[in-house]
Amino acid sequence: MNHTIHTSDERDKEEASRPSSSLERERCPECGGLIGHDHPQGERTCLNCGLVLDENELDRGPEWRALDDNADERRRVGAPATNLLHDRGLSTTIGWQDRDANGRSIDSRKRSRMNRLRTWDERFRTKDSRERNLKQALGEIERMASALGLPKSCRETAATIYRRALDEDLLPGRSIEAMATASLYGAARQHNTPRTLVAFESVSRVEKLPIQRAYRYISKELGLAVEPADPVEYLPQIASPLGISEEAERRAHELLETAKGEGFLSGKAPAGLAAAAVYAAAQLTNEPLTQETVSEAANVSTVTIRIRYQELLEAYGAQHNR
DNA sequence: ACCTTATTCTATCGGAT
DNA sequence: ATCCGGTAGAATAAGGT
Repeated sequence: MNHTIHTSDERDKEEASRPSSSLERERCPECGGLIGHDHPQGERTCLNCGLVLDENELDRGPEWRALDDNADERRRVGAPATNLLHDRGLSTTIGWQDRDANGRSIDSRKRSRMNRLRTWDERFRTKDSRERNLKQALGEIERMASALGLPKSCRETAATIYRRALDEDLLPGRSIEAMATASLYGAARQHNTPRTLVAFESVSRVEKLPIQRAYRYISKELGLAVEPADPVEYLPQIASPLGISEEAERRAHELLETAKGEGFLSGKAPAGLAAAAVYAAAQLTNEPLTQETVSEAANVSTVTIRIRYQELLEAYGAQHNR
């Protein structure tokens, strides 16, 4: 987060170089995957590797315009509000230094008074059980997310989910840890950077079962819509590192669309379908591409590719024969 | 809270180009 | 020799009662 106060020339330069917003799909510079646009914070993350691009497209930082006469005092607000801190980072903490506002040290009587104030300040800020609950849960979310390498936007979502669960009184009777893990699990799925339950079990302090239960519970109560991803979304990130022709990629797309029309897609893993489509398309365009290669690029087993690609061709043939 | 179902993965083997 | 197709059994995730 950059809070530096820029000089006016720097600001002009920045505005001049800001790209006009483009609607076409962008590709990740790291892996060639699609860039998602749908995050509330405005981050754009790679759907494949989770790379976060320009984190603060919507800058919640300080505003640049001075609103009063004092031109040097442009900074009117503090750090951006975040859901990751239990008080959203908005509360004030009494400093630890025994100095007054002018930097002079204060006498011992005032000093002990300040100590008492600090004690009460701390008590009030974490005053009820909800706050303490949140504080602990958000700490856990943070810890697990970094252990699993989940992007910051994902942690924000997890924090938001947890807050909603807390607001809806879904927590009594369930462990904080399980709910926190479940929130993160759901958030990871919504951000297209899913991790297996086993992975969460390894970084969480609770077993897999309570996590699963907690997740089912909150996803039902909160209506967390994790819509199954469209296999088409996976196409480019699988196809581009393989260097197949435009023609093949187009046909892979076509195969998926016809299969979708025939209802062959429901319940199947989208990544597997996309991989199969790439392989099938390579066959149709006579490009040398082994199942093994596609399998590695897509992180899908060769078995799955085999089964799916036969179904895709079947669906394609079925439509072609009518 | 337990059980069921659908899907995918690992490992493996035989056949074909 | 490599690639492909099929199979068995375990694991995983989601749903139902």
